[in-house]
Amino acid sequence: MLDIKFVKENKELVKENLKKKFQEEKLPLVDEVSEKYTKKTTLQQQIDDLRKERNQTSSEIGTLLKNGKKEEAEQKKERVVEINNTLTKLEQEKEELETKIKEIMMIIPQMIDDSVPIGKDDSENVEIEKFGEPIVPDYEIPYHADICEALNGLDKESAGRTSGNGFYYLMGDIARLHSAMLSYARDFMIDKGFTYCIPPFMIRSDVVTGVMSFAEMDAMMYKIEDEDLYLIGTSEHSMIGKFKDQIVKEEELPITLTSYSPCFRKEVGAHGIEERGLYRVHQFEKQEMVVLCKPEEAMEWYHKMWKFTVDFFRSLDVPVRTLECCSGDLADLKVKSCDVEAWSPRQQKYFEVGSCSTLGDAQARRLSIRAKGENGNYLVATLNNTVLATPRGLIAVIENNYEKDGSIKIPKALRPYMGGKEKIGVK
RNA sequence: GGAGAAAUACCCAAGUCUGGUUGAAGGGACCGGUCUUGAAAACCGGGAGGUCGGAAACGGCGCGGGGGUUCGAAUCCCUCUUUCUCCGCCA
Repeated sequence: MLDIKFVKENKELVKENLKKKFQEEKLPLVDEVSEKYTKKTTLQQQIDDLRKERNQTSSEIGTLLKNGKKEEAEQKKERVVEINNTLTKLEQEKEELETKIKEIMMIIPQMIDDSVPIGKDDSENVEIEKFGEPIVPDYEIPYHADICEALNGLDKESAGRTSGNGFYYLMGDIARLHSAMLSYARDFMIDKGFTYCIPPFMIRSDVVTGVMSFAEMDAMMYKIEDEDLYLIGTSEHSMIGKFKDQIVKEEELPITLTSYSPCFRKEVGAHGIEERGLYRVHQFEKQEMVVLCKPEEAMEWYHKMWKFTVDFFRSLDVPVRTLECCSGDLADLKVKSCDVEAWSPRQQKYFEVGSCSTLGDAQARRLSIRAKGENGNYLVATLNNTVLATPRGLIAVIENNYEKDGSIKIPKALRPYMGGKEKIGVK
């Protein structure tokens, strides 16, 4: 969400940004919203003037009544009633304008960074850099679900009976490896100086609408029946919501948090739930990083953050690459975003395991998250990035450490979390 | 889940019964000074108080959120949320 004043004063820039994002259909909204804002400002002035008169007159009535001048007071009362009638009308008009302005502002996208490559959709995303050699072993790597099942580590059939498609039981060493990765991811980020958090896994609707669009909400969020509560799709939702309507002290910035949560997603639309595997499921677990910082430091943090994820996967011997999101694929709230993708030796291509984004002040404006500086308050920048989302991350480790004999080598970093085991699935 | 109490500015805290110069007493913190080798303590002095518009003057909103009554609401009514105490239930 942009600042309405910025839009009004930089119409051409905003329009250019829309073109870059291939959203030409929204071009007329820029002029429309600017006009509505001008009207609203005038209306506000009228309303303020009338309120001023009402406040003054009312206090005069008080004085008159004290002095026993009842008739004069009655006259003034009539005037205030008149003012109130006019006010009701004007206020209603203003409210309608405001609603419309907000509606439009919610769909005018954030100004993207100059460095974002221009492209229509995800097919035009740009590979930035590869880390580690994408090795294709001379033996065949089976499908990850088959590997897990062969080790008695996955039961999708039972999960289908208890919960339906898109759920899973992880069992034994595979389940342990899954938890080991999360514990390691947690400690990895704590070592980087981030504060570990466990947030609420359910949030109210006002927080939900603060962090995502209605379309996203319908496609992603599970609602609890008869309660104003939603299961979170990522801990980012709770973590950003934590600061709703807050003014943080400038000296507390940057706020660097790493949060764990299960994540629940309906995955309506998207590409659907994967029948056999663990790649796209209704429930997964994630170690996330969330940063609130001064606006001028956002880009520096953005680059630091995706590098943490790269380092994390490299420490598990997983080759990765970064893929920059092009203008057309960038969600409307984002300034710049890239995916970290892990190498799949089976498919011989990279697949998404994390996503790093800077949203500039977009979320902060929606949720009113400000910092108190020497020269007044300002909106903070918000960023988020995946450290590890698993079972997706688990797939990457399993495929890249699969041995010819059907066992899985445990990367050194995970061994302390696996009771020292160097391999699982040894016959 | 039941019963009661409460929510006032950065923090503590008056005011709410009895509606009217209440931006909202009083502290603390903060800033300046005296004293001190320095600090603390004590004492003296000081401005600002949240937020929005405005260059400013000034003005609007604002006493947990929303709504209502009234010429006028921190104060009365409704509703929601949160916190505390007690009971119940439970990892």
